[in-house]
Amino acid sequence: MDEIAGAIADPVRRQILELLHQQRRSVGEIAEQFDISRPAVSRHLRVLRSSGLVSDELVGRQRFYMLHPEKLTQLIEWLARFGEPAGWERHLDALETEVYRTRRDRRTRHPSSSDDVKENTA
Amino acid sequence: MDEIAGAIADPVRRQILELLHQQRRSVGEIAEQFDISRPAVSRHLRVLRSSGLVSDELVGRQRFYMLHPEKLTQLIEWLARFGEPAGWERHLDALETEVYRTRRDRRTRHPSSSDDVKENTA
DNA sequence: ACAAAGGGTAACCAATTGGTTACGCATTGT
DNA sequence: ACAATGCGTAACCAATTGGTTACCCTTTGT
Repeated sequence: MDEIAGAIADPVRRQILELLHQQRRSVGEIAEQFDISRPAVSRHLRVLRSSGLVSDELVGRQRFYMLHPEKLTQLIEWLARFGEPAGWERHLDALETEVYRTRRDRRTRHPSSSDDVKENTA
Repeated sequence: MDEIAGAIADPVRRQILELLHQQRRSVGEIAEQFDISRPAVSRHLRVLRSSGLVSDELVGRQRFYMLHPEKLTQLIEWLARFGEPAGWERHLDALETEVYRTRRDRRTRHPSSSDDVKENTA
């Protein structure tokens, strides 16, 4: 999970993940979106690759990258634990429920949203 | 959100957040858990403070830190979107528009690109 | 056969990060 | 009044990061 958190810490890499969420893309298509040089993009892709968040497939002379969103699950779950009460029994205050309220709102608006994060509806 | 992602990228800071999830703690209590020097802990706390994830309260000569878990919401939401099918981005809410506005800004800023991104779906 | 395109790697560089020790300053205890 | 405690800041240092340009290899197009 260390590598995942580190991979996400960079804004360029986060934007690359968003691009790949829509569809798989070649390196050229990705690099086109940024002001930095293509080798710089190449290294961001290497970081993402070694974190397992993306994989690549060589097609002709192009290399396509695709996202593996499942890799985010562990991090999401770690983060979501902070929305739960700390100890065994602890009363919910406004701060602790904030995260879950927002998620509930979103799910209500999107009937098909995923349920991979466990929830503890009080 | 940049600061949040960066704050979480460090393992020491993640562990500090876990300590503070249970209860508010003084700097001494926190530093006690690590092998690094107290000033090093102090700087990790400064990073967490400037990200808004924690705040501090001076009590006598001790300084207590406490967690603000609701600050994690934006990041959780961003991550959770990758579990949903792509294309829902058109469905606007505050979070999604912010991400897309940033992306559009960056792309508009370099007019050298001949075209929009080509769709090459198989 | 050869030129052009796609993309990774290497070498280098400046800026940032994360650690250290030394120090300062306010609060507490004697 | 003064020593000790709690904790932040400053100065410094090594390692990492993120960018650059130059170069190489493979694939495609003529």
